Amino acid sequence: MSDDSLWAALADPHRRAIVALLLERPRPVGEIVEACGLSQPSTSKHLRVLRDAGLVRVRQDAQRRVYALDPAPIAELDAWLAPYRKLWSTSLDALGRRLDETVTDTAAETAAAPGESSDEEDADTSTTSPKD
Amino acid sequence: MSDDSLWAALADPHRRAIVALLLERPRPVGEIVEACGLSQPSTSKHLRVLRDAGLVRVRQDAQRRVYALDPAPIAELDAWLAPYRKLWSTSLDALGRRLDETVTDTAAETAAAPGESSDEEDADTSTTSPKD
DNA sequence: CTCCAATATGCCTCTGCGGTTATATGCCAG
DNA sequence: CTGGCATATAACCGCAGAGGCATATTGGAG
Repeated sequence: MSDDSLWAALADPHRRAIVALLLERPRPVGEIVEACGLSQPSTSKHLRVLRDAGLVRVRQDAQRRVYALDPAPIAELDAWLAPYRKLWSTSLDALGRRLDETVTDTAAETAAAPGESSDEEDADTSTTSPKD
Repeated sequence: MSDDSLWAALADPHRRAIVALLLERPRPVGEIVEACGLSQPSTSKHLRVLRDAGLVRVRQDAQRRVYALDPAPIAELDAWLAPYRKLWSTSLDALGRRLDETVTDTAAETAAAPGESSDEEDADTSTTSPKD
């Protein structure tokens, strides 16, 4: 499935930033404008795209419009990458070893020890937080 | 980190189709061209984008170039939506109640609301909040 | 060496997206 | 009713991206 509008909406880094903002708590537009440093109309357009993709919902509070995150589409994303998840659970270590061997940027003597590196501190693929 | 090129690469439905194709098994370019119904140069450009995003790698076999999927960036995606995953897995009902309270554009069927007005969202910073 | 097959790359066009400025709409206060 | 605030929309511009055609490049066959 993987709705095209969902991917298109999340393709923009500003919109991902907005989604990350709304992950913490619902916010009115003015707060979002101030946070992502864009002009108000531009932010409003981004919010419209997110709304059309179903990623956010609006609650009208007087003149303010409070946007809140709707996790359902992101669950769709999760469902999309479900088939891929088994890939890195099975063969990621072997492949990661190859990649780690390829990179070897400023490592001291990591390459000298074949297959006994028990605690590697890089482990970058898990500590990522949705921040732009 | 949520690399922009990764999202940009997956934003295109053709490229997602290619990724899905390579999920089954590695394939040479000709096969991908035939599968996604585009011209060969266009497909080659898409493959270049996927390559630059690190999503695929190439193995040269005579004149053929066999493309294979690299699951690591998709793992990055998984890490990105990790903070959101708890939204629909743990507090789905509570959040759903809040969403039910929100007024959407199509306020057709959500007319009858029982008497309750104390609306003050509780900030849940207990999660791994993606700081700005 | 020459030819062919497979793929990548260079132009060109065109559509769409993101941004800005100006304006419309809606809601509350006075 | 009128003014002001908060937000959405419209009109417009610039640019990046996606598609096609023609061509360069590379590796193998004869």
